[in-house]
This record gives sequence, structure tokens and C-alpha cells, in this order.
Amino acid sequence: MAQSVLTPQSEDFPRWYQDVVAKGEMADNGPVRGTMVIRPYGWSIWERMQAELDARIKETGAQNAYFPLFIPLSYFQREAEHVEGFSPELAVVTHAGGEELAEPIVVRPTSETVIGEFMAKWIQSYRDLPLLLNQWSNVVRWELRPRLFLRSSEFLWQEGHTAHASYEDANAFATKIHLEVYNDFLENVLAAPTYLGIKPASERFAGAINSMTAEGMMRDGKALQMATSHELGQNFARAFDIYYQSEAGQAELCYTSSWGASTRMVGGLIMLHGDDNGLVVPPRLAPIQVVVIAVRDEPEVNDACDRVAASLKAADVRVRIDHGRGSFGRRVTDWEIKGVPLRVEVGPRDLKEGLVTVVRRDTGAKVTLALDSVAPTAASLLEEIQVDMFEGAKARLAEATHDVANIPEAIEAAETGFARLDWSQVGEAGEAELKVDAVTVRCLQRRDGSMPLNDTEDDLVCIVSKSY
RNA sequence: CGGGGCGUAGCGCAGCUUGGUUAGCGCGCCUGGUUUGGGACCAGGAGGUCCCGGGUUCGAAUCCCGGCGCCCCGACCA
Repeated sequence: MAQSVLTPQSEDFPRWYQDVVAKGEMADNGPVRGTMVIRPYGWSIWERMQAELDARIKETGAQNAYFPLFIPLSYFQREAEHVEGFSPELAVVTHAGGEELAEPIVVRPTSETVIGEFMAKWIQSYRDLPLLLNQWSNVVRWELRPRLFLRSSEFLWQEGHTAHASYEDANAFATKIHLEVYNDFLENVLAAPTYLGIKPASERFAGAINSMTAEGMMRDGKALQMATSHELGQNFARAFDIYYQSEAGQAELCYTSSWGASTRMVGGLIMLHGDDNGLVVPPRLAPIQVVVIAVRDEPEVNDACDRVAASLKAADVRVRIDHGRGSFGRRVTDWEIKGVPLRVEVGPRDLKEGLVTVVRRDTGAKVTLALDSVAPTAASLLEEIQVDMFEGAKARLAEATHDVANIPEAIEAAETGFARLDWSQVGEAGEAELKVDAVTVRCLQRRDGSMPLNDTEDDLVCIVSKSY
């Protein structure tokens, strides 16, 4: 491997992250503080995430729709906890059309309120339930300290909103989303192992009765919430009059849920799999799975590149040819920073014998292959990389998670990774103690690692760490 | 909001302490040529309201006053 052009992770992890975002041509800071310009390569990764998530969301029966960016301020005030939680970070429009508005308009930070308003209109009968909606949109939260992808003032996400006839149905659906959409995507596409659990009351979504989370561990040992699924109970139904008439003819309040995954996952991808040479994108996610690089810009070499690329494309591999001018080393480094899983090097020396060199991004391992065996081999190599990346991340997560007995030990463990301890050892008082050292309870789990129904279950354990 | 730092070419910076004629350097960019098996080299070239406003001075990137913006570290958070 070449000497890196990035700040090494061990030297300064945040700096390394910024280097990858910049030199991998992922994103730039926008002109307004906290805003983000997503560059074509960064966008292509987000598009892949969207496509994979969207397919899974539709599989659950949810339908896509779109609600407005602007929401009347009064909507937020209808749910006490919701307005309290979001007020500090709202962007509010007070003037439009050259005049001061009679009622300020909020630029949505999330859409429970407007969507609740329309659910109330659309739901009449138990036959209208469940109502399963999802939207892809931008939202705005005026964060105090923005970071590209991880915490931008405006970010992109999908937010699902559903209404159900019973608590059980709402709980089952929110759980289904968490496991069959989010966790399935995280494990099988993003190669991201996480701790699945529920948030303690202090970390719950504003207005929810329960928040499920998937907590991933970044390479610096800090946690990142990759996706969440909330049970809203009847809080929003009550605030927005979401009633249905039951089979027995009674007016009943709905139970609602909401769930979201955002462009933050792109930041998670970078910090979960990246190394000192840049990003490492798991093959099933990668917008470019194989890059075919011409070592020299010569006709025979370029022809061979075209042939190899065509055979890969025929095997449904997402492939890119690079026979641009410029030095070979430069182009290799650039593709490494972008994290393309496999690189095929086509040069005159190997080509005389009908061979090319194939290099794995994750391990750097090289194999020499005959031209016509590249496509079948690449397909299996990509699957191998996908599995190895997930197993590797799983091993790192397990290794950096320490079972501890008390809060001081948990704080110590959180210096380098996660700590797991009995929830009964922590509680609200313990959370305050942890917070002094910037450590938080990331989630509560049952002892076997499964998700509890709620935080009143006995014998729960908690995962604590520093986080993004 | 607290603590630190910074605004000079597209990016990264030097120059400012001790004011002085044409404001430099690296990378990038353009042209031509040689190159290309791990960030190539040579030659030529383009590119600047020195953050903004005021002041001091014969003269301000440099000194003084005021403003604005950005970045990093914390508290808030997908």
C-alpha cells in the first residue's frame, strides 16, 4: 500500500474523517453554517442506501408520499414534549412575500405533526388501518455544532409514519421496521453490526413512549445511532385527533409510530469501515464495485479494459473504467480513498500473458487472473469481501465491548469502546454520573442481547459509551 | 452560550512583532513536451477588493477601534 495522503486515524480521528470526506469527494460545507453540499460520489452512495432501504420499506406495505416543508408553528405546540424537545433547534420563517407572517412557519425538523393532521383527515374507520406512510425528504435542525453527514443543519432522510388500531399492532410494526428494514439493511448491505435496543427515557424521541435504536461502533470506539424506530403511543393521536370508528361503532384513538434513517449513515459508513487509505465501501452498497484501471494509456491496454469491463457488466457488476491520463499511482490512490471494493489493474506486462491483477480494497490482497476469469472471480470475491467486512466489524465491536460491574469501570471502558452493565446499576442517577465524563446510555437490552418491549422489564443490561 | 484559533489566489499557508516601491510559497489549474506497474517531470502561463467599515500616517496586509464570518473543543442532537 502506498503511503497515505490522509491524516492517519491514530493521529487525529476527526481530522482523518474530514480528509476522507474532502479527498474522497463526498461533500463540501455549504455557504450557510452547517449546510452540506453532497458531491456526486457521496450522492451515489446515498442513492444506493435509499434504493436498498426503499425496497425494504415497500416490502412492509408502507407507501411513499410527500408532505410540505413548511409547518405552522402552532402544530408543534399541540404536543407538549414534542415542542419542548424541538424548540431549541427549529428554524422559523417569520417573513415572506415582503411581509411579517401572522403565524410563524417552521421549517420541518420532522413531520409527525403535519402528517398527524392529515392522518386525522384520512382515517375514519378501522378499515383504514393500519395507515402506513413513508416520505423521503430534507429536514432542518439548527444544531449547535455541525459536522458533515453526522450532524448538518439540513439533512436528508426517510421518515415513516404509521397509525394503528392497537398498541400491539403499533409495537409490532415499529419492531418489524427496526429489524426487517433497518437491521437487515445494516447487516446485509452496510456490513454494520449494531447493538439493537431501546433508549432510556432520557434519550427518547420527544413525544415517544419508546424509541428503538441500532447503535454502531465507529473505529475510534464511539457510538453512532444508525437508525431509530419510535412508538408514539397515543400522544400524537390525541394531539391531532387521530380517531377511528371501531367495528363496534366506538370512536377510538389510534396508536402511531415513526421511524427514520438519514444521511448520517454515510458518516457512519466512513467511520465504521474506513482505514488510513480512505473509505472502504461494502460491495453490496458500493455504487462502483469494481474499477478497471489501465496502467498505461495504450490501445491494446484500453481494449482489454473495455473487454474486462463488459464481462463484469454482463455479470451485473457495477463497474467503472479508468483509462484517463495521469499517473497510475495517482489513480490507484484516488480509487482507494473512494473505497471501491475491487480494483482490476490492466497493464502491458501482464497482458502479454493474458493476465490482469485484481486487488481487494479491504485487505490489499492481490491475485493475478486470466482475462476471461475476472468476471466470475470478481463476483465471488465481492461476496467474500462483504462477508469479511461484516465479520471484521463484528469482531471489533465484540472486542471493544467490556462487561463491567459499576459506573467507574464503565467510564473507563468508554475511553476506548463500549461498556455493558446491569441497568439496575445505573438508572437516572447513574446517567447523571456518566454524563460528567460525556458517557451516555446508548441502549437497554435483555441479557441475551434482544430488544426489550419497554424499560420496565426486569433484568435489563445497558450499553454505555461516548457517542457522536 | 463557555473556552481556544483563524480570515491574504480554487485549497493550504508565509509575511504582520519592528508600516515602505511590483504581496510571496506549496498544491491545484491552463499550454506544450516527455511520461504512466503505487500520489511523475521539465518549460512557460493564468489567477489577489490581503473579511468589512472607520481611524492613525507622507504611506497600512502590517498599528488602533468597531463589526461580520468561519473552524476546533464542550453543553444540545438523526
